[in-house]
Amino acid sequence: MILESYNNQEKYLVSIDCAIFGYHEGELKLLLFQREKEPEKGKWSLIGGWVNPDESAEEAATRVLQHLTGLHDIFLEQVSTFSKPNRDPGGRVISVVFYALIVIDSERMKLSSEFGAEWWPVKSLPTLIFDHQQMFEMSLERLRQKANYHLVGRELLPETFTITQLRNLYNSIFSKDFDPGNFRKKVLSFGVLDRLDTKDTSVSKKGAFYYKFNEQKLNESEN
Amino acid sequence: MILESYNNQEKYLVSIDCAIFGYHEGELKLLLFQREKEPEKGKWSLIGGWVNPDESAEEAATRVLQHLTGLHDIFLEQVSTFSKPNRDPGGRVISVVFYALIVIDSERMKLSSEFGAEWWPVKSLPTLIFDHQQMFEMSLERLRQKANYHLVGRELLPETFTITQLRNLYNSIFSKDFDPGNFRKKVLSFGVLDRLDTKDTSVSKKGAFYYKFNEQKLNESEN
DNA sequence: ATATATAAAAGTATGGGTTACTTTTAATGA
DNA sequence: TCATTAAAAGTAACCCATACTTTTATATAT
Repeated sequence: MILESYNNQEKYLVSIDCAIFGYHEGELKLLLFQREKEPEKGKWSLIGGWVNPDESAEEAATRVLQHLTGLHDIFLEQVSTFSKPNRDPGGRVISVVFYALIVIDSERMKLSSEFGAEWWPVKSLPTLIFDHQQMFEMSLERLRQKANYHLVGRELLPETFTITQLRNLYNSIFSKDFDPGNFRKKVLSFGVLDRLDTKDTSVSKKGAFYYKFNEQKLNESEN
Repeated sequence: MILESYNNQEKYLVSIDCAIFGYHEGELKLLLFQREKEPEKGKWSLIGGWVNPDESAEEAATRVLQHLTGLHDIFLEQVSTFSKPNRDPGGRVISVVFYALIVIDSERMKLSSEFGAEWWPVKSLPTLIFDHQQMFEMSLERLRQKANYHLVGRELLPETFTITQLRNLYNSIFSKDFDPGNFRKKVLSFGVLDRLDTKDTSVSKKGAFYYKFNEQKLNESEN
């Protein structure tokens, strides 16, 4: 910024909103809050928070997520900034939107509900406040772009998983059914999965090998 | 945002910065300002401006661009928001970054220089202030992504152009040499170019047909 | 013990699209 | 008329996604 002076300029509230995706019971889910006060009391919203004076928007999002989930090192990516003057009836608020990917386990379920948050299947979300529906849609689009070029399983699945579980995750992200054989070939061609010696026999009588991400190969392939 | 009250929250200055790309003399160029006051007086920066109370960041960027170029309907896309607490030594400023594509003609050259702006080849930029180098790099990356899926010639070339000119534009965007035959095939397969009856004979003795974008087919293919 | 059922896992065939390269064409001017 | 130039068209090889088929391993039923 260079044209005019820093004084005499209006300042605005700056917040972050976060589309938190998780994978649970074979479905892609989104973590939502029910709003406890007016305006729009009772309606659902993405998880949000203010940007404090000593932190960037990324740091604010990380702080809010840690507080809510207890997790460190959450995968987080900036999506877009929403800044229409009247997007929030409570005042002029400019919101930087992120999406995050979370492995949902029982601990996570408990913590979320303590805060009054609930996991909703992305296929059947409730009505969201303000421009949060658009925020969600842009976030899902970004997640799909990400999943096209990188395996997103590590962020959404337990440490070990079968190719079929990974495929089901992708099915729910893209709302379509990938061909089992082709998906396996494609996924293994990334060269970042290690096959374990153990099998999951709960679904098939033959049993499906468990896999896990090889962190080293993952890092090499990132860039 | 839902957790805490709107009061008692710190507010911040919000600006936009814009990486304005143009194409001139066979080179991809970036429009830069020389800073006229401290801090960092004399150094170069992207084009920026404040977000006013009655406008969104997109509207602010559009206003700044119109003022600088005299053009309406400039192609503009949000890149990212930069929000580190100390990114601007003059105060806490959160900046929403955009990139824009401009056809450079003599009128545009004149207007820019009236404002003290200069077109720099992206291959040899001067040192930029603050985090503007990173803003530029992210913007160029976005432009490349865009150019992969859409022909960006209409925003950067004169109304009529040869395939070779379009290829040279792409060469300079991606810093590599595309194969002439393959580039032609690929570009025409988009089905959005109309061949004119006139030829450019200044380069080749055979002469290269001029083309122009077919707006209707362009709109159909956008989504 | 043998057969059956199941889904994983491996294999195959096709077509589209990219890439590297070659040939032809049109116009100029020596 | 012929050599020159770059546009324009053509060709062959290869990669990769897709649709589909076959084989394999093993728990369960007979």
